[in-house]
Amino acid sequence: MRQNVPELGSFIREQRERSAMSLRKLADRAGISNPYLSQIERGLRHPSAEILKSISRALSISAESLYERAGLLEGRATPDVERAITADPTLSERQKQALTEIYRSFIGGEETEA
Amino acid sequence: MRQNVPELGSFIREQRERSAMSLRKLADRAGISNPYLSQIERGLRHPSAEILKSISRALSISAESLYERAGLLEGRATPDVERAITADPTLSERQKQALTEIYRSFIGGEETEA
DNA sequence: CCAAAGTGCTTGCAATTGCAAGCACTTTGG
DNA sequence: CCAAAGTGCTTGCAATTGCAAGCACTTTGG
Repeated sequence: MRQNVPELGSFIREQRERSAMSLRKLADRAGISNPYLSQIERGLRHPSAEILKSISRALSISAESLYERAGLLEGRATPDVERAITADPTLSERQKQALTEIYRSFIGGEETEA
Repeated sequence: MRQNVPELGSFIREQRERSAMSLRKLADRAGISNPYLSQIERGLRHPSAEILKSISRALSISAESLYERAGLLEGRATPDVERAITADPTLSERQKQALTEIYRSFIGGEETEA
């Protein structure tokens, strides 16, 4: 399995750190060995899609986001928050606007810790 | 990699026969060995996602259709807002929490039209 | 201070993937 | 009829995946 290895591995590490999880914690949650997770993050191995799926679950991100970085899926972005907001029939226009703006400030600007 | 093996293999064979291709022809088109394709169709091996991708290309079907049968992807429901937020890799845990709470307050309370 | 716990990594190995070489059969065409 | 081509499968093996055992270091807490 060929992958854009540096990107996949570093992405997984970033997500892990963002979740404030140790490598062992994530490995346990994903049900894989921690040495193997370490190797994956450092780009030394090319994990199978099943492993990627387990990791995505443990990180609470979509499997697709990892599959894409692994070159297994194309163009299919992670379900878009903005699109979901727009499509949600329980939100008013105002609420949609407000949520969208908050979302954009989160992804676009500094992380604002409240 | 665990798969619903009989379904995946037989599905690939059906698609191949539907395309009136010999096993060797499809294997050549997919860039894999024909013995291996034979084993896959008969459920003797559990091919990687990369192999499935190559086969899907050669069969002119979507990679997703094979990934789903292999258990790598799940039925693509319409993503709702909470799920989209959770799955978004660009958001920190804090931001996810904040957005989710705002969303919940919007759908849970009265619509406030100004 | 120091033992225990936590953290990430090294290394050897069993199991698995995917392939090359080749087999047995069937079909084609001269 | 029979050689050549086509078809799908068997089998042994090199390369790779994923793991267990363990190491070196850092942090914690009594």
